[in-house]
Amino acid sequence: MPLQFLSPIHKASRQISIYLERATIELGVSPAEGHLLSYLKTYAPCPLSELERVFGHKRSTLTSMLDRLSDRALLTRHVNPEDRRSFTLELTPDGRKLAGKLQKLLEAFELSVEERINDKQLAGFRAVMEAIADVTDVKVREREI
Amino acid sequence: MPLQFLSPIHKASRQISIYLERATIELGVSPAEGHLLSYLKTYAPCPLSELERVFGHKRSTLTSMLDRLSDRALLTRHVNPEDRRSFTLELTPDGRKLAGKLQKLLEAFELSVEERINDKQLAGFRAVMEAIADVTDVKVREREI
DNA sequence: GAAGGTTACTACGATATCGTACTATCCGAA
DNA sequence: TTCGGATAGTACGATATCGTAGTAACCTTC
Repeated sequence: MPLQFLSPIHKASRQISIYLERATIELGVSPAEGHLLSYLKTYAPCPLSELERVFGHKRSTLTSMLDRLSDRALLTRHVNPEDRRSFTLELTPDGRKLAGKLQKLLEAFELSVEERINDKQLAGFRAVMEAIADVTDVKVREREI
Repeated sequence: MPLQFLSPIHKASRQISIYLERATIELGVSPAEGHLLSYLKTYAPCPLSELERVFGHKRSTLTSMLDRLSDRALLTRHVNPEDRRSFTLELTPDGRKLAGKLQKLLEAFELSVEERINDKQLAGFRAVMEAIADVTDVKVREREI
């Protein structure tokens, strides 16, 4: 019995990560780091806990990742005056520049896919994504524009 | 600018892995191990190199994973008489039993999604998957039934 | 039937991720 | 106001993944 949803999504995820890895490595960051930076490009300032919900990395893993990125002066941590348990993440100018390049890549990718898809097909795709959210009943924090 | 393909796929992948993790942990294996076992349930005997192409884990990582699974007597390695550089992987009865349970879970998941999706929507979903394959131009070995 | 190149896998040290225990802060209720 | 519980993040040892270098077998081509 073929898995007509799980297999294609697994396959597409793999294809996307291989595709993006080529680009991020060229820019000197791992795919995970690149993903983080381009998220921050749009959503900074935000706390670590938000990254946990969005990306699914463990907190201690994120601490390490953020340490590495701030060692390389791509981002900074600032105490959050509204909640002194947490800090907020900000991109440095270097980080913003790198994230900008990454985001251009992502948008170019999106555009290429979009060109091949019509409205009806897009609606079908969304319906499947919706159904998966329903069936898994997993709430993932997502801050789409 | 919203990422109308990348974000939903990332989100769905996260939801699926969280959903399946609950189940695999209950059966005493990690999600990655479970994925491997249920693949072998259908496609064994197969060599390590095939798992590399399908799952994207590095060879040395797969060596470790297979070591762990064979330590737990869930699978065995046999020299491949047709190519003595390689071996073929087989599930043990225990492994097959576990993989069977996992596969039932996957099929139940698929069915639940399927119920919520009509033919037109499915076609749209497939078109998007197809477009992603085209744009990434990444060939991932896939042995769908 | 040897040489050179490729493919299949493993060994092992380097790195990243994870789990758990900890500190500090916030918040609601007594 | 303070007590208990929840939340935010870090430290650190355990585990997993990775990269590289190595061995063995295959497969031409000469």
